[in-house]
Amino acid sequence: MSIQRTYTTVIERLRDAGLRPTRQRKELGKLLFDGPDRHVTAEALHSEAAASGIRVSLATVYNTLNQFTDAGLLREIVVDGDRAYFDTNVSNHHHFYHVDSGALQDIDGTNVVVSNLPEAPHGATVERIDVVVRVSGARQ
Amino acid sequence: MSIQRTYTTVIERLRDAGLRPTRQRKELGKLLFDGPDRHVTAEALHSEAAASGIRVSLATVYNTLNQFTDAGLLREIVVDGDRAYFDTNVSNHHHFYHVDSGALQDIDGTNVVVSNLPEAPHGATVERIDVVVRVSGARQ
DNA sequence: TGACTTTTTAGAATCGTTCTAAAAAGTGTT
DNA sequence: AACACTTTTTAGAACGATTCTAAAAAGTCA
Repeated sequence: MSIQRTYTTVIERLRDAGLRPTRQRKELGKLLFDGPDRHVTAEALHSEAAASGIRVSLATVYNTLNQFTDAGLLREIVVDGDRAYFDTNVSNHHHFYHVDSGALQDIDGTNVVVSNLPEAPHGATVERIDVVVRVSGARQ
Repeated sequence: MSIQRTYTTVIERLRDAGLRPTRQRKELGKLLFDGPDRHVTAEALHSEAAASGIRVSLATVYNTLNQFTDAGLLREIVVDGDRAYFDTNVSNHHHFYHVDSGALQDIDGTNVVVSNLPEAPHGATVERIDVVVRVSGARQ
């Protein structure tokens, strides 16, 4: 029952995004969107899927993460050149980045204000302002 | 004369950083630190060196950029998972990032304030706060 | 079900970056 | 200047995250 309901929700999300609800997209979507917000890498999601008994190739995990991002279901975070992080929280927010562990932690963006920024270069449109607070020395 | 003076400056910088003033480090240092602040990638600096008649391998360019960064002579900027950018401006500042062209532009950091950030996670030390304003649609 | 389009997949390819281990260069001492 | 010693440079291999390829599988719709 609850599985059915959840699945329906994911299917709707996919349909709204113009993505066919394939088995892989539904199952990965369920992992990603069922439960609290999270940050994943492609490898981590692939391992998690495998551990949950979901059969999906790494290429499909990459494709799916990119498609979800293009559709606005995920947001890509750049904090480290080594790997791409995807965030299920697509609302206005920023991040703590633990440089030692690679862990990310959300900072709610509703109260954060970046003031005294100069105007955007002539002709340019601001797409997004990312604030990354790099911290070290704490676990998680 | 002026060349000699410049070289001396680079040599001092290298010595202060605990780096032996090898031919490659002096020449790359001259390209990087002579003149206004700039943003480079390893490939771009390697090409520029070649164009200036400087014989240096790509591996050495990478090594040198990393050593300069560790020594505080450069700062690494993460805006894009595809390549690493190095900034000769190591003072407090932020960036406009032109997503179309990959170009970076400095934003002086003396007036920029990020307010209402939550406290750093318990036990963590803030290393740095990076603000990246992603813009599109303008050339430059 | 059939006809058609999209998606998935394994494995190859790509590309920025790092590693390796051997040659070259820098340093301090005689 | 030559020596002994350490560090650096180098070409090319290796690496790792990500994308590409083109063939098989699955989804869609009449």
